[in-house]
Amino acid sequence: MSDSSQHTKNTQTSSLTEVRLKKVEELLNQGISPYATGFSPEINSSQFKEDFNQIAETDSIEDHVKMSGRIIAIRVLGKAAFMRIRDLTGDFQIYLGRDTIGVDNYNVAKKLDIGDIIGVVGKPFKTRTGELSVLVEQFVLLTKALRPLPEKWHGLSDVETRYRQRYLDLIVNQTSRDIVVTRSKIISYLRNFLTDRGFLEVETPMMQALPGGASAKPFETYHNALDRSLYLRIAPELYLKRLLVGGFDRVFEINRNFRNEGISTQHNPEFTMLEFYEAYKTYDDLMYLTEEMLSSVAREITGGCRFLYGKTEVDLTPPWERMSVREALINYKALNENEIDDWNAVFIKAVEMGLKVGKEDSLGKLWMAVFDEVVEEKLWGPVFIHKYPVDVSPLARRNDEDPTVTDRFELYICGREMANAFTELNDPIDQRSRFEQQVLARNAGDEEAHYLDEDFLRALEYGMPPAAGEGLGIDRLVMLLTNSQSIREVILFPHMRPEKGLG
RNA sequence: GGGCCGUUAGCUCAACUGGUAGAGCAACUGACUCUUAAUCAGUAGGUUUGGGGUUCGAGCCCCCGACGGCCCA
Repeated sequence: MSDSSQHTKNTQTSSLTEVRLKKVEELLNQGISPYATGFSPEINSSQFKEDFNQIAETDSIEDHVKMSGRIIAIRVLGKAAFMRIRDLTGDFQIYLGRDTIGVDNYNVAKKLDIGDIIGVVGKPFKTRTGELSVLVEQFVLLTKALRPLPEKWHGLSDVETRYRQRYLDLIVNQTSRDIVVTRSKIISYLRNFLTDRGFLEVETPMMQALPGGASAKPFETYHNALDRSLYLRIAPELYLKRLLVGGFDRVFEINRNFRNEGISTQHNPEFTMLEFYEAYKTYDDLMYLTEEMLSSVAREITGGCRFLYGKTEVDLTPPWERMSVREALINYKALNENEIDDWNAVFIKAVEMGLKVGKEDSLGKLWMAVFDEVVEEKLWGPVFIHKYPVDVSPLARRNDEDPTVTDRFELYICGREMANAFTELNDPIDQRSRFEQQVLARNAGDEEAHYLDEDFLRALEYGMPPAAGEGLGIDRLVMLLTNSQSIREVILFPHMRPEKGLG
């Protein structure tokens, strides 16, 4: 139908594509498939170099190699041609000589375009300039590219196109491919780190009837058969704690959370979180565990504990600094000792800073507003900020000495919150009253206040062992270890507004 | 949500104060059997993000919208 061809044209009407479609037709007329199958390479680019880089220019090698990849450059010199081929592990060069492959095949080869994927069989040899190459004896076109690749020298640099057409970004930009690989290594390192210590990986609901475990606005969706609203989870916390009740003393989950808030270089609506819980431990134990986990993953990925983020060095060598919220507020001159416990004084200060605070806000909430404004960005860290006010920590255990604060810390690195952890509140009576406070806050207009989760309370009433739990933002960790300034660099397909002309 | 900046050929970028929209690469035709940003000769390629306005005349000035980037909340 004209409808579908119309749609294709909308994405790009280009004479370059027309030319390539014509080549496809010509190949088909010669009985050559532009999308052949059944060719399986036996060696990749990096292995090829490892195995044959020692050969001398004059050597006559009898080995044959079978390789494949995407053509990224073509240099035709009359009756011979060089092509640069890219596979996952790198680039290699092939040489096509008319004398070697025959006139007919050579004419087919001349129809190849940059962007096509081909398979080759041939002998390793060294060119006069000493580059290890494949002297092609047979080749097969595996995939014809209908669209041209970006320019060979400047490549693709437009950020919008890089994110929208990530496949293209990955073909062209080595850095983008590196980040994908590094991210995967980081996640599997963390997974092994935890499973080696007896943690069990689990999966808990992404769709929840009651969104809980964090202060955030959820996405809402709808289940037709049940005729009811469901929410995409904002955190797995309350389910992972149910597993502690169920007897699993060490559990973790690496999965997506969804928060319905603004998009920025630090925030994507869906992001990946590691949450782990360990029974019979405290938040203090988790500080040591976190130091070990992050310093060792940094060593694994960057080769050491010291590396650059932006232009400034970060040093993750343990031990890390520890400072209470109260100390941080005073040390960074956000509030002084005389005013810090005086609600009126703190309120006035917050208003003077232009912060969005209300008369109904608790002292703890005011503290954190001031903290976020003044202190957070200065915490290059790594530093554990601990003892958060109880009213902003509805799921954390109260501190034994000071019941107005909790046994909780957040880890700051490079001015950003990297992890949030606490000794879990397992007293069902205290938990119920904390939830009730949250309900009051919600009724007073706080859209991010927690809901009261009756089943979670019932679980606690059966008894949850004393435990500590932590959430660690994977995207931010990957940003740190890949020196990326935007979260969109470390998420393969970051959220974008719809592109016009693409339906 | 607010402010600033940007969007020009497939890609990377030019276009002075408003006066016929250009280059490199990619593509096409031809030459060339060791190139590697190959080279040489030639050709073609544009709804300047969309819409409206001002003007004899708009890529450029004004208004509205789309998308993106940066900063702020």
